[in-house]
Amino acid sequence: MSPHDVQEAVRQTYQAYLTRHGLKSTVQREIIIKRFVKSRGHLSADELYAALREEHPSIGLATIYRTLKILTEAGIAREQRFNDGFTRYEFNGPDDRHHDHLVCTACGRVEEFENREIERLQEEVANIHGFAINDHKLELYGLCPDCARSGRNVG
Amino acid sequence: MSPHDVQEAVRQTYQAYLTRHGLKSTVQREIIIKRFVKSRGHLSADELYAALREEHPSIGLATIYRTLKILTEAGIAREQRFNDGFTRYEFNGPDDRHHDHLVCTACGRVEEFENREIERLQEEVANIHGFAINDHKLELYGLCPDCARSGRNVG
DNA sequence: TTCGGTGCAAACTTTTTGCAGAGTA
DNA sequence: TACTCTGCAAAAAGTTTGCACCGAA
Repeated sequence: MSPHDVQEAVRQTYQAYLTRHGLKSTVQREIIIKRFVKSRGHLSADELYAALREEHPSIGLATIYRTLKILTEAGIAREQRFNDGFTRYEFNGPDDRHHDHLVCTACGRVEEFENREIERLQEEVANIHGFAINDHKLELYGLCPDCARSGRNVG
Repeated sequence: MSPHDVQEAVRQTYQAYLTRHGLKSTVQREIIIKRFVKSRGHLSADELYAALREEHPSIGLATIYRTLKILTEAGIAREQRFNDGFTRYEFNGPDDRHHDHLVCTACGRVEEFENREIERLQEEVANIHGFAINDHKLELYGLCPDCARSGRNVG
């Protein structure tokens, strides 16, 4: 899927969600969403706020939180809480599948990975315990190649 | 290891930590630790505070936080952040090995499990990405057998 | 014209910290 | 006696909410 197709698919999902819930489209939401989709990283509300502040200083932090909540409910974003205290929002594109995370404890870099075999074993564990799983979280913390090489160990 | 032996081992680790860091033993700390070790669950500071309030209403929440921090640094407790917003402290006994968690999204029950094969695959993933892992977190969220049976789905 | 949205500031929640008095070694 | 510890209340830090005005449909 091309970046343009992704933008378009997101727009459709978003519009459908608004209509279905009697909500309205606004310029602030458009700006926030475009920026969020563009930076496909793992942003916190505050980071997104900072990223927009220069070009759009009038957009408030509260609006960012409210918009991210809408995106999460519409399935366009996913909330992630790593061990650094605040919530990050990850872009959940139309063709994205579930994945887990490698988190660098020195520079904060986050990499995604997918491993079917681990997921299968998780199912197995859940079955043994009689749990009906509907979500999971797997995070590996350590030093990324760059930080390991340069001997860094703090953020 | 019998419960008594566990208490004794914890006491030794704790005392050694205090001595090594020039800290002092106090009655409040004794009370908090005893209660914490007894309830081997996954307690938040506030839950521990509530549990002690009846018998020891004068112990402040700040002291609980401070004591849990000491226990964590001494290796007797481990901080766990699930998806419910606050930090839980898990007892890390002298003979406990690493384990992961099954969390019921309805009643909050937490079960522990251990799976060597999953851990091996995690190492493999980390190697492929060039990360040097020193910690990880795996949580499976869903309904525990009781809640699944009774059709509950909220906490 | 009607509601929902926005920015701001205040409120909230969980955790930390400053302080003056109390307790331990 | 010399520090550390305690409880309290205030402060932090991240997130949510109330309100009066603004703007989309």
